[in-house]
Amino acid sequence: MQTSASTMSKYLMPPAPRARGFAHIRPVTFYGPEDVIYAQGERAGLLYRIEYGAVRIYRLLADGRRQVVAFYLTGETFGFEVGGVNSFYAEAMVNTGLTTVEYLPDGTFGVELVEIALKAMVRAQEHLLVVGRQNSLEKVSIFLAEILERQGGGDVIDLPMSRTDIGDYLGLTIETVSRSISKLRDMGVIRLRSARCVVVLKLDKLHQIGEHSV
Amino acid sequence: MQTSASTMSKYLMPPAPRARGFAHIRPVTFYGPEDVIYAQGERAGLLYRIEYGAVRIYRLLADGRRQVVAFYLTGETFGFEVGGVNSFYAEAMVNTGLTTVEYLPDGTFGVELVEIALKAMVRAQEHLLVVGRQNSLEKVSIFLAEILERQGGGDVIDLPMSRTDIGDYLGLTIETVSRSISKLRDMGVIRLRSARCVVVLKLDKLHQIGEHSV
DNA sequence: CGAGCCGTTGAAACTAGTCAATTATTGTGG
DNA sequence: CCACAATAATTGACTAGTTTCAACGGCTCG
Repeated sequence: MQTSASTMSKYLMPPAPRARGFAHIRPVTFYGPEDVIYAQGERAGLLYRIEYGAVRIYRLLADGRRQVVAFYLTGETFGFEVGGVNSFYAEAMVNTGLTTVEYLPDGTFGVELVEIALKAMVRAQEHLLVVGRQNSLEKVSIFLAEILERQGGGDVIDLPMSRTDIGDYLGLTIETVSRSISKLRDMGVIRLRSARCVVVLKLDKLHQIGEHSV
Repeated sequence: MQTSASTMSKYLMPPAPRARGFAHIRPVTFYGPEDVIYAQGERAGLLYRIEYGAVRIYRLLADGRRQVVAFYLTGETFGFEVGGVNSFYAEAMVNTGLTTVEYLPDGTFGVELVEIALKAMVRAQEHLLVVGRQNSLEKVSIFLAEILERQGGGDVIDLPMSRTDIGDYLGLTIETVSRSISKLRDMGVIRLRSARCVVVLKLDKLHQIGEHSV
């Protein structure tokens, strides 16, 4: 299901540096904001490469709470699920184009798959460190620094996710996320071009705040 | 380094059902409480099977805080580290006997290794869900239920780890861990034979408290 | 232009952390 | 084997930080 192209952001334009060359080999599938890519319990067997856009991976808890375990951005690959069945939901957060690679049928564990799995595990461990720490300002700082780095390392962060997504990812409420961002702004560390667009003014300070982890 | 045999608990006696048969193939190495099995930054390449005892896997943060990412108990296998270098410390928490399997030299990813890696990843994801939740009572309840199940599912839990270990694992202080355990006791859910020995009186209630996750 | 969602901000309630004191357990040496 | 020292765990009082509840502002879309 596609959505209207009214959300004017960089996520609309497919830059996809590597996608051009392989477009005829792996057709790009489009997803609009909130579109489900796969659901918890479904059979797994595909890897997805994000040509442009952003995806959230999450799990629903019995009481309605949601734990977002990962975000994936342009150029990244996701979809590695254990046991052949998805443990999580994957949803596009903005207009997103994906290419897929099948990996289950032959049952072999290719080098690529192992690498994806390893990277996912490292991410999970890093994430654990972030979620496990106390301070909300630390969490948000680390989160912003990470997204900045994964988006190319300029000084502008384009957040494809809502405050709710960030909260469910960091184990905070949207209010606390919002307050932390406001505090970073008041401290002069960042500037808000809009709610979803953050300009990093003092990168060293941002790192410093989150610099408890090794 | 061995320690004195003064700690009277079930961790002293090597039952090791599978160990007897393979003792001549894989010699058992002994570790006493607090002994380091491997350190962060060391070259990795071994899998360890716990014949008897218990091990904690953790990471040190720059400010001295410690994040315990996993516990491993009798019969379980650990040591899967990415990139050929350990990202974590592994230490015995009680008298522990280990057998080792080499996996790096040939560079292949055997079925066994993949399974260990997958299990580790699932654990990491589950752990993330626990640490990400708010309530301390929930965390401790889930923790106790998990250890109970991994120890065979009777109604007695033998905790090989200290309150500090539990706190660093769940993202809580030792005081909060202690208070949560006391509260579970006051609620009649558990009984404390000693600080390290918990009798589960109402398993359904224990699950119920932690039963927010799917 | 109005509805609705998202995000921000404020105040109160509550949970977990911190500091401190007490009790229990373990280990050591006489 | 007991006494003492050291460590681990519990408990209490207080503080700090986060959640909750609520109201408001702003942006988007029909």
